[in-house]
Amino acid sequence: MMIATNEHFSSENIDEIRSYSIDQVAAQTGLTKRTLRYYEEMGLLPPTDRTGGNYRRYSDEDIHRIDHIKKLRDLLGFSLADIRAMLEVDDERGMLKEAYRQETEAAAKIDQLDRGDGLIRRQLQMIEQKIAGLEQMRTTLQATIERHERIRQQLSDNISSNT
Amino acid sequence: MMIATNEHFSSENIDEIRSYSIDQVAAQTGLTKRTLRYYEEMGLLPPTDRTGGNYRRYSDEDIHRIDHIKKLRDLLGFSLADIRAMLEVDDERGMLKEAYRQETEAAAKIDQLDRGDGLIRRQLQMIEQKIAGLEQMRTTLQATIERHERIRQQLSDNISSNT
DNA sequence: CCTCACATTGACGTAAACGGCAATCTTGTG
DNA sequence: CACAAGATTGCCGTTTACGTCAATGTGAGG
Repeated sequence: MMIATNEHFSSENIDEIRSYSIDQVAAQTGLTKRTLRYYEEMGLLPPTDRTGGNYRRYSDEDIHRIDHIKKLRDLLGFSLADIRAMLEVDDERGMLKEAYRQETEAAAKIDQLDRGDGLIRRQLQMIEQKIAGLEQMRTTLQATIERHERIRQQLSDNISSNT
Repeated sequence: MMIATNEHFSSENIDEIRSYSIDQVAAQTGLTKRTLRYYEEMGLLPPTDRTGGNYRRYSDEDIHRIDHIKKLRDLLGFSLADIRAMLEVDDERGMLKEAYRQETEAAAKIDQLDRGDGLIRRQLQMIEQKIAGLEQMRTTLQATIERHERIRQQLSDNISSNT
């Protein structure tokens, strides 16, 4: 039973469907294995594929999702509950996208798009706010450094005039 | 015994030393009273002045410090332990500033400045990183919105061509 | 003077986000 | 094929950052 365990590289398959062990994913994403399992348990990550021996196998898409979660967590400071809610909206949108091929209820689709955009715009607002606050912090810190620069200069002068 | 409890405004004193109750500070800073007491207990805020009846009185400087703490917490996501460590460096620098008036060990002062600047530069780096990450998120979200815009446009076309 | 609203400390409680251990199963390597 | 290394689930422990409650003190208004 060939499950494409994908050691070294197996470029035998045209599909090029990479998959990674939990250890690899932990190393690459900077999360711990425990955290990865926890995120799956909490519904942030969909149940991954499994090998014959019930080992988790992460896809590239999974890794993208994990990176996204990390950004929402570390850059925006959202709670996991918040993140899950957002991802659910994204997933809904993704499912809608799937349905695009067959359905024809254009009006309903537009509504869904609007709903999704609402969330996105709120996220954008938070991002703008954060950036603004950070830029302000940056300028004050830079000002402090420059002030120190001048003080240092003056201290040097004092020293030389003191010899 | 007049302690200048500072109701409405008391512009009787030239010094204009404002002080605020814990309730006022909570309202203004957006922290809870519990959190303010907690931060003091944890050493993030210095023990405030007290009224005769042992009520806390916050100064404008205290409020500045609280705002700074909020930024470090909310914008940069530091733990309270991290923040305390940073503030301790700041305080050290502040004390040094005080000593500037009498002392003359210019070399030692420069060393202290260097030490402080090290921390500041690290903070600046973190800020730059966060800003960069946030800007990237922003552009991808904006791209998504624009994509949706085009899809919406196409859906509208479909509707009109469907009547 | 009484009272009712607000403050204080101390103690215990708790939600979020994992960490760590045990018992069991899987798997690549000699 | 034996065996050590690594994965799984289940479960309990822990830290952080507060919330909440109780007992007590304080202080301006009627």
